[in-house]
Amino acid sequence: MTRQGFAIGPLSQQCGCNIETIRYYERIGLIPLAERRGRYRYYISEDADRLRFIKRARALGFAIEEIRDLLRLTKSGSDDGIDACADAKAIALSNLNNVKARLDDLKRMEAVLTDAIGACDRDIFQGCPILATLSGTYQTDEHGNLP
Amino acid sequence: MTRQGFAIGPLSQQCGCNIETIRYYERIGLIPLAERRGRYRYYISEDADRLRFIKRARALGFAIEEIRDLLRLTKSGSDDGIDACADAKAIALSNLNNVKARLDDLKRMEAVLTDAIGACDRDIFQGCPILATLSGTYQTDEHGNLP
DNA sequence: TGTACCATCTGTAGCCACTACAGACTCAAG
DNA sequence: CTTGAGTCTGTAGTGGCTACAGATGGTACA
Repeated sequence: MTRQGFAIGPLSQQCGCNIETIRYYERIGLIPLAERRGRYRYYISEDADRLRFIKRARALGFAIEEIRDLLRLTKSGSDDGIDACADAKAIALSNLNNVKARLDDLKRMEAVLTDAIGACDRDIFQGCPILATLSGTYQTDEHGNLP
Repeated sequence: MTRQGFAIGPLSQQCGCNIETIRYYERIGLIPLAERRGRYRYYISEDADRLRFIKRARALGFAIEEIRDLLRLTKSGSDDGIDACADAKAIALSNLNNVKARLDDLKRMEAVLTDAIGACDRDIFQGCPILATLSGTYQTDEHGNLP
């Protein structure tokens, strides 16, 4: 009769995190030190839950330190429910702003690239519109900066 | 009478790159080894041009290795103009695809975050919609995955 | 019981594109 | 001659993993 719990391989399957990543999360203290039997780590389903939480948070762009804070909030007592939600919201808003800023950057990049490649196709420009864009002789303001 | 050329500080001002970044670019061979007088590096305006090229390319999301290739293309003879343009276009397209993929990711993140924060404001959900989203009990498919 | 084989272990180094020092040196102005 | 700003080299750190090498551990089958 096997004792309950599963090794890191099955855990990795369950939560969709790389084995190396799980060990990395343990090393930086994002997940608690796993129970050991001999040298091997053993886990229970709550560990998989926690890692799925982390994985979803990473997929939404939260930084590790933000996730650390969010995880703490999930463990605060029910009395602190409203505070925890307010804190979670603040972290989420900060991340959303970050995501929006990155979106704006990428949209600008996309526009300039699409334009340059389009000019390439339409053969509008003397010489290469892409190299011209990068050289600042095309699609740049009076200081040679991109939009 | 001072010899022509300027030191790394003025170069940094002219091209908008950090001094440490310029030295880093030299170290990795993205820009040629600067002429030295004693220990100091000295530059001419073409060096500033090259760095501005690099800066604009970085701002458009090109990777260092792509920029290395693009820089080579700007130096190919006029015979190779059409080839160079085709090569530049291929590099730009690959980068554009990369940018678009990152855009898609970020748009998805933005949508989920905005939704969760909105639910928070509208107090629709029992408990915290943000923590629920991350726990997979809200806004996830039957496997607990985010959209 | 042996053995083959996979899983897991630790520890370290690499990735990208910088950025941030420490501590030494250089140079020009006053 | 001093002062202060500029520059130098070399190394280490950032974030979030990922990829090894080489050593153990556990298990299935002969």
